[in-house]
Amino acid sequence: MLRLTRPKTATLIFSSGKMVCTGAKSEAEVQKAVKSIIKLLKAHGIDIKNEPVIEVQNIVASANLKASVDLERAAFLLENSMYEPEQFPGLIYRMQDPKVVLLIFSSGKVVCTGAKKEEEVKRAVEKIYNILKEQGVLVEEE
Amino acid sequence: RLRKWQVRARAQSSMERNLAQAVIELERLGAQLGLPKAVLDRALDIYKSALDSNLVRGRSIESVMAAAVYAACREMRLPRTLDEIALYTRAGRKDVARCYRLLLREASLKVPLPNAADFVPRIGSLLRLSGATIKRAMEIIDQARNAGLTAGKDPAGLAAAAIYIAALQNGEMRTQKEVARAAKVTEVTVRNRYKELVKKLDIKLPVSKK
DNA sequence: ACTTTACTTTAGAAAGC
DNA sequence: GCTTTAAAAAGTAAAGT
Repeated sequence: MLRLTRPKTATLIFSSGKMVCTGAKSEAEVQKAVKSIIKLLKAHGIDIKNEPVIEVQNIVASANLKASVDLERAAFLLENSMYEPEQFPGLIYRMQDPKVVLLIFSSGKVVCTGAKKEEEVKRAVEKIYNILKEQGVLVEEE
Repeated sequence: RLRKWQVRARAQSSMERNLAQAVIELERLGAQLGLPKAVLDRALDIYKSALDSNLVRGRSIESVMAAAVYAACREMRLPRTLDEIALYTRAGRKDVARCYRLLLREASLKVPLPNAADFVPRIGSLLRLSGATIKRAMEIIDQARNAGLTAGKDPAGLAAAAIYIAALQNGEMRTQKEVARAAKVTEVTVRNRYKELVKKLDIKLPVSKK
């Protein structure tokens, strides 16, 4: 299990040849990182013949709803949610459709994680925005 | 048929053994935390339902019981922070928190949201404050809630700041350090909450120093 | 008091314990 | 189940000026 950093990524390399690359901001960055790691390994006498198969496993994204959220009411109205301000300031919402988890803050900022496609992130963020709006827990400002 | 009976008996006795040890654990926790019997009874009920949902399998009786006690305290609006309870258990607060989340999800337990006002009486009595000051602190918390200043904030920190302000206004001044210690939060948190409350609720303070 | 660093929460994969 | 890796959010904490 080794660890390298290059285009701002960290990669775990296993003896099976499989790797886990984290920290990249785009799929293109992952490609670059993997290629440079392979180059590095070859330079150290480790031969890699096959081309790498890259799969995106998780996307972490942040969004801004541009409106504050009444977390207390949201926690009461949303079924798959958990809000424990004593332990974490955000409301944790488990969405089933795009199967993602959203961390919703009173500031209106949101973190979306668990998605494998960018499109799922967009869909999830638009969806909670509408859900929160319909529940009347969004306080539009600005 | 005899086999079936034996299986059932075995399962029942292991459950009884588990429950017996859980009760010992509950009594120990209850004594150390100074909890009333009603809370302990409720905690035992929660533990029993957790046992029935097989969620105690694979984890320590200690952490599940600690989580049940925490849930019972919240249900009965008797403030005890998770860290406080975890202090008396061998398992760390991370484990207790995990068991608590398990109770919420798997045992479909519904626990009311923590309210900062629930922490006021205990902090107030620790600081020997008057009933009037305690009432005033609760009013401040109500105002803060209506102004939307409580979202995401630690209830204990808010309660501490409200008490600090109320005490100042009623001439029963306590230092931020004293209030912080009683509320089990840091001075910095009391200061941050206090500043925000004074500014956003435009609370006027008597002869202030700074 | 201010700043910096760090920890809380979420998801996912890898291989081994 | 646990471990390791990264990143964001906002709150709290601790340590160093």
